Amino acid sequence: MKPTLITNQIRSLRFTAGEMTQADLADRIGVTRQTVIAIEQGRYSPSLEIAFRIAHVFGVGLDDVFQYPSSLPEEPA
Amino acid sequence: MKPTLITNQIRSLRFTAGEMTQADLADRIGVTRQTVIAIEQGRYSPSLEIAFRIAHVFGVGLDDVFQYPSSLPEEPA
DNA sequence: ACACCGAGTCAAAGTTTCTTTACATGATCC
DNA sequence: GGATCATGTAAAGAAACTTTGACTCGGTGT
Repeated sequence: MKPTLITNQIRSLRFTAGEMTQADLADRIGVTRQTVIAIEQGRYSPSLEIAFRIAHVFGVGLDDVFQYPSSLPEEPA
Repeated sequence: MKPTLITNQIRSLRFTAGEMTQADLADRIGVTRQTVIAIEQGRYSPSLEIAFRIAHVFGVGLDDVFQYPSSLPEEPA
């Protein structure tokens, strides 16, 4: 798997959003617990669709959940 | 293939951003022309990583490029 | 001690996304 | 008419993402 460069605030958001467990979140966005764990730990970046569902659950924008390292070569050769 | 629910403004952005061709865009974000065509036509939603690169090329936020249908059941049973 | 819950790991199978190659169309230019 | 460019289609294969199931660990409660 490609190590992802994208970081996320899912863990923080889960706690600030009322002690939501990983299983809870997984359920709400319609994926498995494994997927939440992997994404939360940055093992890989989710599909855009799942990214949107996550942001939707927390009621924030995509950019509030995920961050792309600002200045990066378009495609590291 | 899963028909994607996410819409995007790539085509408009390409034109407002100075007559950029699909091949140009593909090159800048480091994917093939086919990928740009498929995403632009909504045949599938890109990975978060590619979504970020696209937004980055146009110098806008993710939400300016992609839109998720606002009120949708979290997971259509 | 035993059972439960939240979190994490691993591996295999399944689905979606991306690449590569090849060909088709309409527009434009020579 | 022939050449070129932008866009589009299709199919096979590779890579990435997601699921399933089994297992471990620390903390809490009975």
